[in-house]
Amino acid sequence: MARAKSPSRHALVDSALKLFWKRGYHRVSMGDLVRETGVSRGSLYSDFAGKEALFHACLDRYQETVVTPAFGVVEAEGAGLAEVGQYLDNLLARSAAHPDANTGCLVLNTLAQIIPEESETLKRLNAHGRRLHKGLHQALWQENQKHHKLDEAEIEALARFTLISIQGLWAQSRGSRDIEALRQYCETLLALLANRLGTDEVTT
Amino acid sequence: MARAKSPSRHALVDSALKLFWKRGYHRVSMGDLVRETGVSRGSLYSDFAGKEALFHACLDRYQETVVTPAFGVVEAEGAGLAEVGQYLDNLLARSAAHPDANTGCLVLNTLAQIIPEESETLKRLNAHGRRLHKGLHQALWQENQKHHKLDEAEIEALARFTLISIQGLWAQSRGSRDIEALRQYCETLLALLANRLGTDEVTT
DNA sequence: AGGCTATTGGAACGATCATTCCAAAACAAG
DNA sequence: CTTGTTTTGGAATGATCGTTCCAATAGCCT
Repeated sequence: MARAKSPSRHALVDSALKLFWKRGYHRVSMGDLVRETGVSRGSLYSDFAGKEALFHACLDRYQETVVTPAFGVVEAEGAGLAEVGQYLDNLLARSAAHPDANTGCLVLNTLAQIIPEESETLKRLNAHGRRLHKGLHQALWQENQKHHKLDEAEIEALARFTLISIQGLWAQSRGSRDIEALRQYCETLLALLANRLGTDEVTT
Repeated sequence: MARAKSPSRHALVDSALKLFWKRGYHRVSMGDLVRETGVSRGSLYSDFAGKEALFHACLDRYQETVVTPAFGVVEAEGAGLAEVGQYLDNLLARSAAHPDANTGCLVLNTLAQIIPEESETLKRLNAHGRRLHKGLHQALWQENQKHHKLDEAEIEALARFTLISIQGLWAQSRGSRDIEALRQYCETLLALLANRLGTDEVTT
């Protein structure tokens, strides 16, 4: 029978996630993880096969604790452009809350430094992309029901565009401390989408 | 009098650039650089203060040999939306030419794994962002001269939006092998910009 | 040719890395 | 308390890292 771990497994992964997110996979050592999580070296290696396995657990946990709370509104039944706006607001709020040391998106940060050989990691990053695309597609489709200005192919293209575009926002949010620029971007994106879908005003 | 180096300094930096671009700063060792550039360890350290200095030289060279050839059309006098389209086509051609092992944009890859302490590197990344923004701003302003649909503030916002959006494209181009999706994104972006500026058709 | 300078390849160094291992400590159950 | 199991902290390992150093080599000039 396994004994309860001092910090629960979730808390452990959360600490590791925070480190990986802020500094990137290669800049986090097992020593850092031991210090930050408060879990001994031995226990870390008995719970996870190694550094990479722990990182994969972090990527999975990231989906639960970061993506779902922020993107869930878009994935919800009946969500439309307004909910996409909520998601963007959430993203902006996150940047505003940490004016220094922005972290961007763990998935995108990882994507920028991945090599094709790391297929297990890549699999998770691709799943993230598919998740966002699916949610955006559904929201845009829902919004399009109001005026039926676009056909299915156009919705698909617009969803893809929105996804890639928002990825740029995440990338930008890592380097820049200029929240106002990010906010301006969000407004422009929403206005463009609304215009294309025939919705005059988007209220978040 | 300095003797001519076996591979010229430019060729040396080009080789290093290729490595850094493909694998990322942290995954390239000095041993890799010695092997790939064909320059001895001793010479590398006599030409550059260290790994980071060499990387900075690569970032600078990247501007000359990659950004300028691709983005120059947008920065040229009188460039408009059509030239932005040319830049995007160039980007797509690059992705199509290397269907496997995409490299994305060296600057964005670096941005995704940077920490605030590396100010010298950060300075170069920010300069890159300002360069793209300035070029895009001018091109959009030029295009806006045709119909004067937008005021200065709107042009500024649209330039910022375009910049961030294109950064998303670069990020996406690293992980994805789906050229068609990238192409679709470019068409959508151009169509949205044209629509906002009052230009009906964009011919590249 | 010889003399001078620049470059080379590689050994050596100290630091740090991921991983393994294990005796001691902490705990649960009897 | 005693026994049995789990967790701990840290030492040990072998690999690799960035960097330094230097005798041997190669090229240039007179």
